[in-house]
Amino acid sequence: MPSARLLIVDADSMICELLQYKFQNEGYAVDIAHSAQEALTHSIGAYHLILFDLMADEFNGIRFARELRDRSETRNVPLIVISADDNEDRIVEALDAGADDYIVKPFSARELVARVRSVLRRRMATARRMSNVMKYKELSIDFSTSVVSIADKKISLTPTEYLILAMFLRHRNQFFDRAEIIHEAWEEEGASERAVDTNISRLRKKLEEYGKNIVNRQGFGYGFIE
Amino acid sequence: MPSARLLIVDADSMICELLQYKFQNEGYAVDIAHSAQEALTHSIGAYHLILFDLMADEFNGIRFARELRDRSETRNVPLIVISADDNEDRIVEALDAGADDYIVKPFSARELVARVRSVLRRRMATARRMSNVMKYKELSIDFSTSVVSIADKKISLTPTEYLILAMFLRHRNQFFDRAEIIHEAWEEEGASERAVDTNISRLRKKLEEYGKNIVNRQGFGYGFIE
DNA sequence: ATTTTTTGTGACAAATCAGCAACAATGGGA
DNA sequence: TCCCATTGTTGCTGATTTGTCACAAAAAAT
Repeated sequence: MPSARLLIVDADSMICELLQYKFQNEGYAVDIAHSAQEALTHSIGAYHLILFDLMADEFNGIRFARELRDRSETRNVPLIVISADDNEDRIVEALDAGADDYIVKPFSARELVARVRSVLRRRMATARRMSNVMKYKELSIDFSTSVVSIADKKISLTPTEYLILAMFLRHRNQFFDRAEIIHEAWEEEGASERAVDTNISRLRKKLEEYGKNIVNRQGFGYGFIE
Repeated sequence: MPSARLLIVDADSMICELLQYKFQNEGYAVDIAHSAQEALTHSIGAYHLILFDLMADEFNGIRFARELRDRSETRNVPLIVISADDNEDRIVEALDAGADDYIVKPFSARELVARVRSVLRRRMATARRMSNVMKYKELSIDFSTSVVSIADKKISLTPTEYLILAMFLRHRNQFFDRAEIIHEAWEEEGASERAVDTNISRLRKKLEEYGKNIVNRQGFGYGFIE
């Protein structure tokens, strides 16, 4: 069993494979993405740490970091940025954008592995303490692990269902129209507004008695009402 | 008490005023600047969101966005860019420069308001929600949840009824003719003027004793009179 | 006081909306 | 490859919303 799941984002396949090999040797599960775009199509909340090489597209790199910090499910996923640029402003920029560490190329693989371990250690130590769990009666949602359960029994939600529910639980008693829900729960290209209905319907069913808390106000949209 | 402070940057005074009116109706405090230059002279860190129309000076627009992201005090202020140009490169350029959203003209004012709300919600997810409640005696309206109640008892209003009431309560003791009401409460193509009467009638009934506060002045229109 | 215009409101019908089941398409994993 | 989970689409149903109309009531004009 791997000790942690990593996502490596690097345009250079060579480096990717090298790093993948290194980290797998260390017992990590490693996935690869070749651009910020591609990385975002992964369910990035599922990783324990993300390694991002700025080389590819620097601007998107910074935006990628911000995006990570904007989404509640990835807000606490550590991000390590790799770059050949040792300009101080650049480093500050990345750190301000939410990076946990900034590593200048060339670097030794051993050092990188060490830093990953270090960051993971640091993050996991605090993660346990500030577990990101929210409850409503017996219904609980853990934003850091994306696990939803009712009375300690896990509910298996699809990614879309989870995103919708997370949105609702973060802003209870608020109504969101379908456009807003699509904006929140769908990547780039949204779906038809009726698709929202269907997902809501499925979500309600899975939530059993708490399904009744997802309320529709005709013309206003959906929301989780206490 | 405004729910958020916005800065609108647009060379076109017409559009500025229209947007200002719209957003003030939504409960926002709105300031206007007519160029990127002028905007930068404001204390832009003081705003919760900036709306920028590229029309004026496109180059300065992009530079403005970069400037926003460069300054630490404005790095996290959401920026929404408006433009008539739907060219993909242009959109990418703007987003890369740090825009949070890019809206292509022509757009519906209502959609714009919704997007602003959405961006603000996303960005201020952690910040405490500002209450946005208005009261008249026992009648209260919560603009952030669109809930109207009398003595803590929820009144179920249809969207049209709600929009009319919200308009009245934001500008008490003021009369609006039917055309204005249609403009406010109806999407693109309004309804006949008599439809306003019917909706007012239904609204009055639902408001029970406060229905009497919705007054008609023959020839002038309707208003909420204290 | 009578007429004319405007407004209030109930009733009806059309349009819209929401819930949901069934089906299809898609894509990942065994 | 096949299987299965995910997810969008479609179509049907029942419910809600909303516009129109008709007529009564009220206000204004004559």
